[in-house]
Amino acid sequence: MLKKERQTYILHQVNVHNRVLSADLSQQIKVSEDTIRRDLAELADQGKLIKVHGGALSQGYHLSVHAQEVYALDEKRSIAQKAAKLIQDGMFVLTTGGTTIIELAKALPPDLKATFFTVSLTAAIEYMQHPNIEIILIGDKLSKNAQITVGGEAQAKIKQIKPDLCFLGTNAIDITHGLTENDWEVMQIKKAMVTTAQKVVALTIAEKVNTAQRIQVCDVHRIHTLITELPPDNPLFTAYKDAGLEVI
Amino acid sequence: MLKKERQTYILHQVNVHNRVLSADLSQQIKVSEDTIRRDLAELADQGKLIKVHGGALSQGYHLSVHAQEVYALDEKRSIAQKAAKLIQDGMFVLTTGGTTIIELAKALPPDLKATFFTVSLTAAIEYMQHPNIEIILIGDKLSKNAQITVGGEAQAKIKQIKPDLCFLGTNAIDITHGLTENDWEVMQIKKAMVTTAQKVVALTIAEKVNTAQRIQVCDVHRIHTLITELPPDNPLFTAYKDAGLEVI
DNA sequence: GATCAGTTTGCATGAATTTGCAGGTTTTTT
DNA sequence: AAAAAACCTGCAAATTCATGCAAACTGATC
Repeated sequence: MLKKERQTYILHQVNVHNRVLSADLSQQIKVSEDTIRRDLAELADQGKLIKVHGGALSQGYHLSVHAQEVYALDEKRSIAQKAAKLIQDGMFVLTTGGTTIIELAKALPPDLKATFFTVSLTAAIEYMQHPNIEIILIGDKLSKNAQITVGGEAQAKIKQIKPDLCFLGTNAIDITHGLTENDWEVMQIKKAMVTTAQKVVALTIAEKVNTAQRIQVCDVHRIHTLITELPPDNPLFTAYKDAGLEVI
Repeated sequence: MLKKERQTYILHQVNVHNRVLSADLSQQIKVSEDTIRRDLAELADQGKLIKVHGGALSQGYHLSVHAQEVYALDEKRSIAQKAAKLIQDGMFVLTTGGTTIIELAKALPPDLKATFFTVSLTAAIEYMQHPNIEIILIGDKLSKNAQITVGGEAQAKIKQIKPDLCFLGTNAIDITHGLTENDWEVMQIKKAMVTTAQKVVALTIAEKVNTAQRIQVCDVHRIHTLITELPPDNPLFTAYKDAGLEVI
């Protein structure tokens, strides 16, 4: 087999499988690993793949360049747009924290007059930018992990409110396990919110749909509306629609 | 699985779920926890996530206060240094907001173990940077001007606390008018704090000494300690010392 | 067909990486 | 204060890599 032939084969393999091992290629093509290594080095020089210890990865694999910024920002903006439409003047809105909720805060129309209740510092700061929104911060112990207030006082306060809408930044949702979290205190707060709200709206990127964490917040039936960045007719949601959820 | 592959998987997990546990990852990827730890350490070095005991947190989720230009920063830092010395392990400390208080938060020794109560969002965020400090955020309506929570609920909550120390970021102080403010709601909060605290410490730059605003918070006699950037033997303070205040 | 410069390949050697494990230390939880 | 969990350090085994070198191959020229 010619060198050029071999290299196009390797490139093909990389593009199809996203990754190759030097040892595998060596066996497949029946040349020494040294030769494979030299080929990979050459192709890497030409920028056609990325050489790593033990093999190579396809170019497109390295997509997490801007890890500094919010993950899946575009998706979250799109979710925020849909969610913002649900809020009407005069409403009482209860929200958790999280980056999706922050995007919602940014997406609120500037003339909206409403009252927002929140346990999240970051969300509160974002709401403060809006001239016509009244903010009630729910106080209690501050969780350093979640950056929201947690604890019995906060739960009690939440239950005193009867909000029209409750937006949950969602960590994981699954038809059998329902809405799940990875932090006990956060779960308690969200549970209190779900209990007291007239209408519960879960916001999540599609990637988190059908994933589960360790601690259950509530059953899927307690959620009225599910918002993701995908169009609502996506087959991913049929099970949720069957369970009676509105998908936007 | 290649090392790089594993790391992108980890990064992906972190970005999707905001937080991961080393033990979970170890099971999912089927490598030793040591390897996971090493990966997390590397990714943390690259600034792609934040390593914590037991796992890692996503970068984008962590907020930082982008410090705008603070007036008289050096003076405030010097005040903060003196104030920090008053706080001992195990104390309950109540604070207002304001730039001087923020400097105090930054000046706290990292091994200090104490509980801080605050009405200020920015102060709370700053306290969160400290590993050993428990934070209780006092909730209620959020004042957009003062960036603190105000209102009856907050006042009631403050009066339930019996803090050892209360630090007041001070707007104006004068021997005849006492401690004064220019915002009615803020005055009410500070008044509540002065009423309930064992010991009231007023922090102010010397420039504000012997100035007055429109609304009185309390008389000078209610203040136990006055801290400015000047040495305590400065003649500016003789009247205050005569009134029984400790000047530092 | 023989020759020769240039290229390619495989192999040997030692260096470097990666990984899991044993131990002792630190941190967290109970 | 004790127990559990997580961490760090150093180490050894396995794997992968870099380098130099000689053999094999290529293809043009004599």
